[in-house]
Amino acid sequence: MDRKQIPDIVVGRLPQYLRSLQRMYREGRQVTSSQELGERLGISAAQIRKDLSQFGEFGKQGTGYHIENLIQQLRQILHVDQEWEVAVVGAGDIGSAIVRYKGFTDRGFRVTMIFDSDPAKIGTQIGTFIIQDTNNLVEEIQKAGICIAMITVPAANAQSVTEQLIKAGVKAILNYAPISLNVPRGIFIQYIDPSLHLQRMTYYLD
Amino acid sequence: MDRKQIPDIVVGRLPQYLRSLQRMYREGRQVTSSQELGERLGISAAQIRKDLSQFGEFGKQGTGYHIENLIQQLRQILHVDQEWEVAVVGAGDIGSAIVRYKGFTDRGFRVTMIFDSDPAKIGTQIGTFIIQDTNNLVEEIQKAGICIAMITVPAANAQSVTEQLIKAGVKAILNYAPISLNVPRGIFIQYIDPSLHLQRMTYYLD
DNA sequence: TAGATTGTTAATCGATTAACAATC
DNA sequence: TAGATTGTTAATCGATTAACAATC
Repeated sequence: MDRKQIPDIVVGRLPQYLRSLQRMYREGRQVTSSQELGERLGISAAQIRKDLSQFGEFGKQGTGYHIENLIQQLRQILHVDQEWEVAVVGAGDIGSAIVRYKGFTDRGFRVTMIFDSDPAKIGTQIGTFIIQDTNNLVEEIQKAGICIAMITVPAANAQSVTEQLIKAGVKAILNYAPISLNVPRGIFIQYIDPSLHLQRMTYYLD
Repeated sequence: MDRKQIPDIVVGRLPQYLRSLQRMYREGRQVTSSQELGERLGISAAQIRKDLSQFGEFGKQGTGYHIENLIQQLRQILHVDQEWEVAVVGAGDIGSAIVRYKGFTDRGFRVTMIFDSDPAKIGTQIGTFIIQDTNNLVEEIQKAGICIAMITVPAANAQSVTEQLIKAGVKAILNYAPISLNVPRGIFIQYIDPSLHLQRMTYYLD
């Protein structure tokens, strides 16, 4: 029993901290405080200090946190001190946009494969990628040893794609299909559904 | 003090319930239970009953919930028993994909405007939409009375776009730019940043 | 030194779960 | 009636905040 159990809600805030710190770093800043970081993110300073203290003592009393150092620490903690290869399943508008997306650079990810089941798309190119047949998904992902995938197929196909991905050894899935997926323990899922996000706000509108 | 204060975390689950119920409805189902819904979503049955009971008594002992009725109730609660017009700012890959996205249908939203600041894009078409000049954003959004916008511009421009949107009367923003936005009270924001979602999972991978 | 800010503890606050009477 | 499932209460569990000694 070495590793302390970190609440998932804490883990969820770390990438936000990292993103803000990387921004500060690009702005040429050297040092920040829990208070400043908290103001940028809308999170209390106490919360940030408590979250970070779960992993070590990264700050200095009277001074705050050295930005470059804290970035390195967080990258290690989140395992993005490496570049993960990512497979995209579904070469529609969203899948294509993801393949072209520049925002994974320096954040730990690189899309390296895209699949579709439409014969009209298979073999054609998106940027520098050739769209591969979903029928070869398990084999290709396994061969490449890829652990992370994004699903951008229609809702009706998402569960079966998920099962194939798991068979191929994928452990983490970011799902853009508007449906809840069923996965065994040990497989991690995150969801992006813009309608869901919007509905969460319309509750407060009239 | 009439309206009970509902925790935001509860509000956040309602759209998930709605989405699952709409799926069941399309599958031809008439009735469900908190237990079944919970299994589909990975949420405890007690939680679902408690959440729903904040808004009324929608179920029947021994039977469960009438799906069609509960859908209507949730649509009213979330204010998606209407269709909200949505403006998109940024006509890059993501903005274009959103404009073409079919997934807003029956969920309460319809994209009706798209803006960009690139002279090469302004005036050209995406599907049936003509890309408008961001310089006219405030005027056009105000004129149309639009309350909801999505931001898909580069991070460097996102804060200034946000300020223009607020000036135009927008109250709810879904932000795809990988940056925390500063907004006054009364403006609602949701974030979509795939890197953030992925980093939340890589913590658990090794 | 004086001022600032951390890491941490204890107190508070809020969310989830278990359990069950009510009732369809 | 017997079985199932709700709505709700009380108990448990977990997360956030306030406060402050330590110390740079």
